[in-house]
Amino acid sequence: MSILTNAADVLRCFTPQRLELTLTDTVSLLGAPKSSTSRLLRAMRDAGFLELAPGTRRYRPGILLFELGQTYRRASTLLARADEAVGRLSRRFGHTGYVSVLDGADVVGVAHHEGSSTLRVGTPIGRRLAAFASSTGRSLLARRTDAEVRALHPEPLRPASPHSPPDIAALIAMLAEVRRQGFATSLEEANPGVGGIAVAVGEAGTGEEVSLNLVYPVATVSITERQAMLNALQAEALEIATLVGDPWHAARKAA
Amino acid sequence: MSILTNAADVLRCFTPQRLELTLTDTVSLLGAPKSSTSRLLRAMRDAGFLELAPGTRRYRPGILLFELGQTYRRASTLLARADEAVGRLSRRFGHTGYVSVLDGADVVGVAHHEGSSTLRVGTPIGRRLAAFASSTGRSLLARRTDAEVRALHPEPLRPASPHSPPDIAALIAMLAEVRRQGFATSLEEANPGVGGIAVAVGEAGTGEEVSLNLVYPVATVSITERQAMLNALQAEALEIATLVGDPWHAARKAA
DNA sequence: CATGGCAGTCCCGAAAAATGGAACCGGAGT
DNA sequence: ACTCCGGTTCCATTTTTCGGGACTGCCATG
Repeated sequence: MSILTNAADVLRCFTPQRLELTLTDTVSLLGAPKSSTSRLLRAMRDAGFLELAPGTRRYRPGILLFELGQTYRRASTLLARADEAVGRLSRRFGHTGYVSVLDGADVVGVAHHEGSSTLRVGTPIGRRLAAFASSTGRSLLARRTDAEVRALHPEPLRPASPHSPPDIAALIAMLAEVRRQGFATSLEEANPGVGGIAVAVGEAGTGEEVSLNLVYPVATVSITERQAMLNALQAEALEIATLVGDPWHAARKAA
Repeated sequence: MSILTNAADVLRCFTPQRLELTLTDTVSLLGAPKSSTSRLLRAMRDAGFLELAPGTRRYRPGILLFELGQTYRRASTLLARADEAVGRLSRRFGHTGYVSVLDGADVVGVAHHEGSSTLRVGTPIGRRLAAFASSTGRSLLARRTDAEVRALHPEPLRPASPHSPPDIAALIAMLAEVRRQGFATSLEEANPGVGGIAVAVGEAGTGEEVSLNLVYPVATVSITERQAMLNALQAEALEIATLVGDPWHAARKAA
């Protein structure tokens, strides 16, 4: 219960839908006393975590946090490689690509490359998505044991779409398939009309894991194009995997 | 002296050159006692500000900070517009473009669009640059009064390049020129061989200000191309300026 | 022009957390 | 086995934080 956790709680109130916070917003979101919250917000501002949107009394993240966000991205060579690879894939196929990481039971995109095709699909990065309900997420979950997956997901699942696994058993079955195939797919789950394919890669030494992911409009992409994307995605992932010594891919190759 | 300022101090230790921090790094950088720092880092980790690079004892920014960095970018419509505009310019001319904001006496890039031309120049975003020694920075400084500029810059200036203003008087003179012309330029300042042109835009209601900035390799860009870039940049900036009601541009137009 | 919310800040004693010196731990190097 | 070295834990003391309530300034309303 250090003030740090309170500060973090405040920061977690910011979402892509709620870019700025007023004192009363924060109070009602957190249920904390007004006076404490007022002081907390001011302290956070003094420290540089927040800034006041000029001319208003609304707080928003400070530039310090922006800079650190950049640092986060650069801190990992695995991420950098994945970013590179997805950029190549995105340019080659004209579809949007993401790099995502698992955080608890969510995936959050940490990099994205917008497709060039007229039909662009996808969601901005920094957005959180239930891991079990997306190809990216499942490609990462497949690297956990079933027990870990169960621990992460309190029943009942709240599937966002009819194409998502309706319960844990279905999820576990899907993950088994992902492990067998080496990639994960989705069809109109997070976004209607959008399909996704994803391959996860992990670093041997660090245990760090990211997922490479391409999304495309199902209506205009042929089976053969999809297959080409899948092949390219797997190739890129495999290259990174061998480079960083991913034991998971190594095991697959041996089998 | 709240723990928040200490935490912020720790976070400020991260730079593009120092992506991860060990306990002893932090201790020597901050000069704080070991035990306090150890606890602080752990508390920050528990709160989600930091994470341990898996398998090591090195701390790095947590994903929470990454998400907030994204929020920062989206919190401002001015920023969003500028980002759009610079994206257009970058695609059109094939050179790299930035959107930057002033923070104290520094500018920090908050968005960038990499050029498509074979000669790509520029520095990654999230990087801090002395405002007085770049076109972006000067385009923003020109919107301050001379007194404010002086207050921001303790003599003597430490010019990074022979093309930067050597002292405050020279800077003030350059800023006067920027105000007269409505744009700022640089030639081989922050990066050798690259030139930059920048126009700042501010929002009436909020007082928020950003700078749009294009950089290009001086060796391969003709006078006429540069002029075209400048025209386009000014046109984009002016459009945004009228949209958000920038009094500064309004005054220029009236004159 | 009073009046009543509404948003935010200030004050204070009680309670909890931070502080930092020193002791402690475990591993790598000798 | 010894001893740095990086890091953690302990504990008494000092410093913040907490949160209820009073207080201020600001509309909008009667």
